[in-house]
Amino acid sequence: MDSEIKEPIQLLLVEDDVNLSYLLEENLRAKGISVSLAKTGTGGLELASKTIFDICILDIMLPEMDGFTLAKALLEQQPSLPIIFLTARVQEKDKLLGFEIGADDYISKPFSFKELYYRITAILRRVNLVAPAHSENENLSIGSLVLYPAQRMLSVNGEQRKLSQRESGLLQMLLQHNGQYVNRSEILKKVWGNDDYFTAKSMDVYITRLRKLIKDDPTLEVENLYGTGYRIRQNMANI
Amino acid sequence: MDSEIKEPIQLLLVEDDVNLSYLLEENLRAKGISVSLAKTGTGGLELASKTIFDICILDIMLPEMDGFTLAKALLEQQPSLPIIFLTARVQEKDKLLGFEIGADDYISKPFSFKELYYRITAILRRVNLVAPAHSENENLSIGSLVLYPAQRMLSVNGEQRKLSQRESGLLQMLLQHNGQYVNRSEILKKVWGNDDYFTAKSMDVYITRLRKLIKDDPTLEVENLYGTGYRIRQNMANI
DNA sequence: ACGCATTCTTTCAAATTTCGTATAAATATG
DNA sequence: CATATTTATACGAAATTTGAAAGAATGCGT
Repeated sequence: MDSEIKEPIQLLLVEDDVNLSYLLEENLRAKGISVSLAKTGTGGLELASKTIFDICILDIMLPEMDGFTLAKALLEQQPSLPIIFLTARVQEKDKLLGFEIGADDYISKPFSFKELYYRITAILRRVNLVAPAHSENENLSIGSLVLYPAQRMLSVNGEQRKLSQRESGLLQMLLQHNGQYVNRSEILKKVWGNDDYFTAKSMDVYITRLRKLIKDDPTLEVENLYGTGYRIRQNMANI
Repeated sequence: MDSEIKEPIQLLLVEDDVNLSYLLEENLRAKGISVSLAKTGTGGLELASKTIFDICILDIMLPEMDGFTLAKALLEQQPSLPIIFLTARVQEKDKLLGFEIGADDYISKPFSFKELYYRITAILRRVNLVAPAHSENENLSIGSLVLYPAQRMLSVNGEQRKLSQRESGLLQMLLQHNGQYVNRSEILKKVWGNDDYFTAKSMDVYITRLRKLIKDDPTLEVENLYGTGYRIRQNMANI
């Protein structure tokens, strides 16, 4: 049953049963999965606000915040985060609720670790298959702007410039979202790798810089949505 | 429980129990999924050689060719075809074998159709054929008013305006309730996150503001039910 | 019908949070 | 070491949210 896990998978485990969580942690680690453990719902949310996880396993009955509520909150932060509920609750109603929220799987205790592991890999297989949808280095464009992420090269109105990693990463992220707003914290986690006050300040600086970079094309603008994030779009009204 | 299926899904169902297959077929069709049915393993393989399926549901005990063998053959033809085993076999050994072959899910009978459907959509979501669970950001409208929650953009009579988080949240909540009264405390808990005297006062202010925002369309009104809450509705008598 | 308590409406002025930009310091890179 | 990149700090500006106050409407008991 050995598997094809490519990169170190970041897994969030929220489980208050110490014995179970210890067991899972050990077994998952043995499979090369890096586990972050929280014992309470709020603890799990806290962890997820700082790190991007590839998948999470949630108990339902948890101190402070139940697993359903936690799942909703997590999905708000990361809409495509895969979620597995792992719980003693076997009622059909609970199971359906779990799926309704957007879970990928719902496993009732007791279960075998092997099965859990298979279910995890089944989900990750699909996620990885789909992820390359915007293949990491696909060239992106809007208006007269073209970004070549592989070369970290930016072209605006024919003028070319090399970008730094952060500049390129930030712009790429905005472009990948096709004019939709992107959360500040999503950007921070993806481009900077972590989300705290100081990194956020740093990002502000890069937004300013990005605006300077694109101002050769007056139809382009980086728009802020107060308290949420940014988007890049073409606005013909600007000319 | 409606998830938004993007395109007509082609599903292959291989099941020799006529009653069950009929039931499934009916229910899946009702969900907008197009079902191709085979009663034997070889029959299923035959169908798959003629059509590209988005997903398949396989029984294990089948005439002519068992489900495991069929699954392997199908995967050889279409390596990324999602597979769900649906079977009376509950033995751990069988389940693990199913996953080993590369199944996405393994459901033991008896099961509810709802659960099956959720599990199907969970998989299709990862394959990008179904919109993310809870398009929390579905656009909402009433009269000439349209709210675009993702952009926090409000359009009334063609006039567009950006809304603040509270403004948008409040309006969204009222709109989601379709003209029904919503409890003050429900709104407070959902939009403000807590429900105390001062937050309530704050909400009053936002109700006032909301009324100003919508008054370009004289048919719209935010109505209060004393001691209970608010609703938004269209009232033609207002003109 | 009247008074009284509660709830609602509205306005306006703080207070708070978030954002934008400049500049300096630190760190990485060749 | 020189240069490019990134992070830190500072401060003003803008947007949002809250607080406070005063008047209006509603429900309720008498």
